[in-house]
Amino acid sequence: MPEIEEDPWEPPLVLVAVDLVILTLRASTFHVLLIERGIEPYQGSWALPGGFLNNAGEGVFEAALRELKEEADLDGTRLHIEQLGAYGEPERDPRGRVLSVAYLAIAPGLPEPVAGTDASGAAWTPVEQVLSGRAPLAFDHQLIVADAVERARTKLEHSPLATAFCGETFTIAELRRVYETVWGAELDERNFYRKVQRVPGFIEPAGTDRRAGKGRPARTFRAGPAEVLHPPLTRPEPHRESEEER
Amino acid sequence: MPEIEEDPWEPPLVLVAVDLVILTLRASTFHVLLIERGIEPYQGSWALPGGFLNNAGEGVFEAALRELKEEADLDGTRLHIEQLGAYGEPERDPRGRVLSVAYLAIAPGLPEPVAGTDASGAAWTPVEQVLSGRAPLAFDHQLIVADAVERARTKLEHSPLATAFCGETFTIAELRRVYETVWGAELDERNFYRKVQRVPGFIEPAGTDRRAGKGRPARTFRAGPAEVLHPPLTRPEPHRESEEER
DNA sequence: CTCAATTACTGTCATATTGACAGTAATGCT
DNA sequence: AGCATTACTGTCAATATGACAGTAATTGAG
Repeated sequence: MPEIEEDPWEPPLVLVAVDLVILTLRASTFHVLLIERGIEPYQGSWALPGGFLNNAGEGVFEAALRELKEEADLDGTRLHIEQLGAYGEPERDPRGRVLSVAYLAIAPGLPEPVAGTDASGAAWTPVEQVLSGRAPLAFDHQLIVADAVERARTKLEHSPLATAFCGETFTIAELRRVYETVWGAELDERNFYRKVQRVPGFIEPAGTDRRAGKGRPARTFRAGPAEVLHPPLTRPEPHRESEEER
Repeated sequence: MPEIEEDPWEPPLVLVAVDLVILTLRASTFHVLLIERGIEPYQGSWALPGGFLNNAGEGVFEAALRELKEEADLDGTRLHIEQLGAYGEPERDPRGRVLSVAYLAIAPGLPEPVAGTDASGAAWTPVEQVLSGRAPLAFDHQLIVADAVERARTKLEHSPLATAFCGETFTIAELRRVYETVWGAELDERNFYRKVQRVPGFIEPAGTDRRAGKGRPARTFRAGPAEVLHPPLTRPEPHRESEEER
């Protein structure tokens, strides 16, 4: 790592931004939070919530939490958030050299259509619209969303991430709907009951709490202490091509 | 995302660096490449190879490939490399605001003790020495190595990453040693044969090639087209606490 | 209050996979 | 030829999986 001063070349200064991919389930559909840009570039386009570092003393994670609060009015302590990666292609921002650190946040389904923000508008948008390109995004944000969705789909298999889509307590049927929605696949209800309950530390009963809807009341659970799922919940393969191998 | 100009505050300019965690297997031990720093800060300390972006037009991935060539004389097209994440704590570099994008590279075991570099020295160091803290590193590089090792251990389960530790062709026994070394666990040889060969697209026979050492010649394989392992090779759990759950 | 509708849960069984364990095959060396 | 060494092939009981159907507890309509 060369030194800053005394070098024949000046190390290029770069603006560091933070972008947020906030995913949730609304009405059994996979949604991502988008902001309508009020300024150039890409004015009027939809983009991920985010912004530059506030000052030289702010860490990127702090900045992510701040943006989460500012732009989505969400509390970082009550939802799952993890770093997705850095996006640093030279031409990704027409204004100049901007490197963006993307974060993936998972929120329980909020009834509100997103509270007040300083951007022109904010909306929960179905993930499919973004992935298919029918809802074009500014910068390389479509790529970031695609990476985030892929990350979420994979982590559902090996981590208790699905519980982050639910509230404090949830029923097994609700948990199953999370898997089905995110994966876009149907799961056998009975086998799901069996597998989920076998994984040590995944979910644990939430007292005598019961939730009434229309049919039989369901037992409620909360997320357990496990950070990895052993055994994992394997995602069903879309289709099998042939029957070779062996 | 606010604009650069016209803002009441000046967005903080940040130096962007790239750090490389290059992992390999040498003599059945898990090693990471370290560089002895020739300049302040941390002069004389060991650190990950890396450096600042060359110029404003260089992408972070390009920079990673360049450093890979400069500091380790490795060709990025012949080994596995992926982004690990961004490390952007404000105080991680005493010189000022430096954000580092870390990359994880996996190289086959090289016989050479690392070719010429512009750093004072370079050495393959056992990963355990770094993780245990017996080999202290500059900056937050110990954390980065820990993350890289964890990433590698996890990806071994679900991706063909293990083949990146081998050469172009390899035997099943060699592949098993990769798993055993990285995981630090013993695997049953017979079950390993069975499971590895069942995974579609993981490995495929490399012609009539055979490799003689001391005993019976082994069949050689090369990496197959699969990018994910179905079913995965599950890592044995270190120990089982009790027999509860249900 | 009965009955249908609705949602939540509990079992069963054939098959596939896993983990634990031992023997056979092909080479180099003496 | 025989031994050491490394590579591979089988077996079997226990377990996990996938596919399927029935029972339980509630609400609401008549």
